[in-house]
Amino acid sequence: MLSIGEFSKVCEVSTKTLRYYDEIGLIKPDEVNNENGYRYYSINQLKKMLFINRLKSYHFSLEEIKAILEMKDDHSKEKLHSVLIHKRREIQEKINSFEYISKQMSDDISNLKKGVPIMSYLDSIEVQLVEIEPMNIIYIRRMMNSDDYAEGYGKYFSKLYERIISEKLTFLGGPMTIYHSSEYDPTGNDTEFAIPIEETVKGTRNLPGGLCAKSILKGPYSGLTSVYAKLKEWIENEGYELAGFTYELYITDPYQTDPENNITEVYFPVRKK
Amino acid sequence: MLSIGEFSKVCEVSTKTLRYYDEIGLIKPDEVNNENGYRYYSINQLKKMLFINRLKSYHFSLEEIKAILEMKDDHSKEKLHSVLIHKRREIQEKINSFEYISKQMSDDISNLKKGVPIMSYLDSIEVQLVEIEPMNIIYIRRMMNSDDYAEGYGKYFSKLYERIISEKLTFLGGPMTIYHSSEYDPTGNDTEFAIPIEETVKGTRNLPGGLCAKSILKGPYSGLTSVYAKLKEWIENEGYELAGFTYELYITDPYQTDPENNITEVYFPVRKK
DNA sequence: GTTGACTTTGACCTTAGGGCAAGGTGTATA
DNA sequence: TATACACCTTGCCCTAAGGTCAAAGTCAAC
Repeated sequence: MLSIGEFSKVCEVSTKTLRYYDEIGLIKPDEVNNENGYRYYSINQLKKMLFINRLKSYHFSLEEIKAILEMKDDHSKEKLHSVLIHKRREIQEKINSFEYISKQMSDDISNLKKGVPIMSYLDSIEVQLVEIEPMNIIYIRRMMNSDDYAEGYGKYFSKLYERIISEKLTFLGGPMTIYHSSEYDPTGNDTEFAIPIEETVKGTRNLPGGLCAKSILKGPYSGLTSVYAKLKEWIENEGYELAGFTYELYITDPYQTDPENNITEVYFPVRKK
Repeated sequence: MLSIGEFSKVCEVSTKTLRYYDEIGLIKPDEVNNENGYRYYSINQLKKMLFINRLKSYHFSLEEIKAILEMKDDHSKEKLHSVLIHKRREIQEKINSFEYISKQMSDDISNLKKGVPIMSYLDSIEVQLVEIEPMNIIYIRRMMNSDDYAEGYGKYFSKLYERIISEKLTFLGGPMTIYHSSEYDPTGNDTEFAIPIEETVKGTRNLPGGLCAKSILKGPYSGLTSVYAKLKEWIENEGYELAGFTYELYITDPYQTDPENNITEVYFPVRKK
């Protein structure tokens, strides 16, 4: 039997951590002296602790590790295998995202070297004032969180296209999303997926027309926030105010287009103050 | 002026986050109505908020972001440039570490597919009982935390080698580290860097010999914990007990050797119980 | 005047432990 | 045997970056 200090040293885990793992039931000492409460770990527990360390190094959370340790023996090998594969995919996604970040930083760094301020691209976003005709749209409205976005985009627009085709409707424009939330909520925003069509059937509504401030974004959707900010700024500066829900028109199909060449139009309905 | 909800929507930041940023002084609303406490943000603050978002996407902490925002204009561009370069290096290190993890997971996954249990490598670590002669060692003793290890290794052994050469001492063996801490502490462990030499001069001491349990590790240092566990297990099972401080002998030079081919000997001084 | 939408503060929760304090225990040495 | 000192215990508060309620105040529209 090893005292908590000895066990700590052999496993390279602090005693505080061992007490914490005891508390959350991840690994409990094989024996606890019930006079003084001293914890004693058995030699057999070394292997378990090393296994925990390995899973930790793979960025499993303690909760996930606990679930892995509690797996029944019948299918534990297959489950461990699939859980490892899944985690490896997560790690790979992190690598991809970090690589993207690194690339973006390199762009900023080279701009900075040329003397171009980092946020100056904002000044080159152009805004026009346009008059939009009212439209009849077929729609699906959902709470969408930013993670589900890519998935939802495909899912809901496919549904709409399916309806258009199966009911032989006539579409008059590309897909669009209309934003109804009054503030940004990371857990979900009230989003309407819509396509303008000719016929008035169930699940369609009128989208009022009118004056709009409009900007065109060329590039990945991550640039949308900047376009929103620019439009808001323009509206204030020119003495307009918001008069409806903002919406986006997807000119290119993101599944067929390289992110760098994506084209998105952003509309803010406005009126003179 | 924009209410917190409008500002939230334009910047895609939750109102809770905006209140938190106000609290920590990262970005305070341009105007606060002092009757009802309502926060109002100006259009000019949009750019600042977008800049904060960008820095967040680069994994700067809010504290770092605050420091960047507070930089004086005189050298802000150069400083921003250097701080970006530094962060990019950090990101690159994360990518490297994730790639290493991914490779290790792939090893485990392929072992599992072959039916080999993940921790079974432990069973193939061999332990021998050896008699060690006392040694005279020249040493430096420090509290070392595991992050500084690689650096400390180079630094302290170079110091010792310099002394050996400048004082024309005779060395009798490779570099070693002796571990004096009684438990593992992530903030630092009492570590002695030593080299056996012939002469008894200032800064040398006697390292007592005697019976030792010994294992040889082939591969990266991350495998040491397993070797420690195995040695501890062996000692218990064979009816011995620890009789001194454990130490490691570095047979290969990690700066000249591929991690996979590193050889390290681990010694646990023991006596019969 | 009344909804309903919007805003305020405040208290508690999250991960994976670290730090510190007060007090109990084990053992080696004088 | 007394004592020093290393070791162990529990308990409380702290971290970063907000999220999740709740209770209460406020605004604009009808």
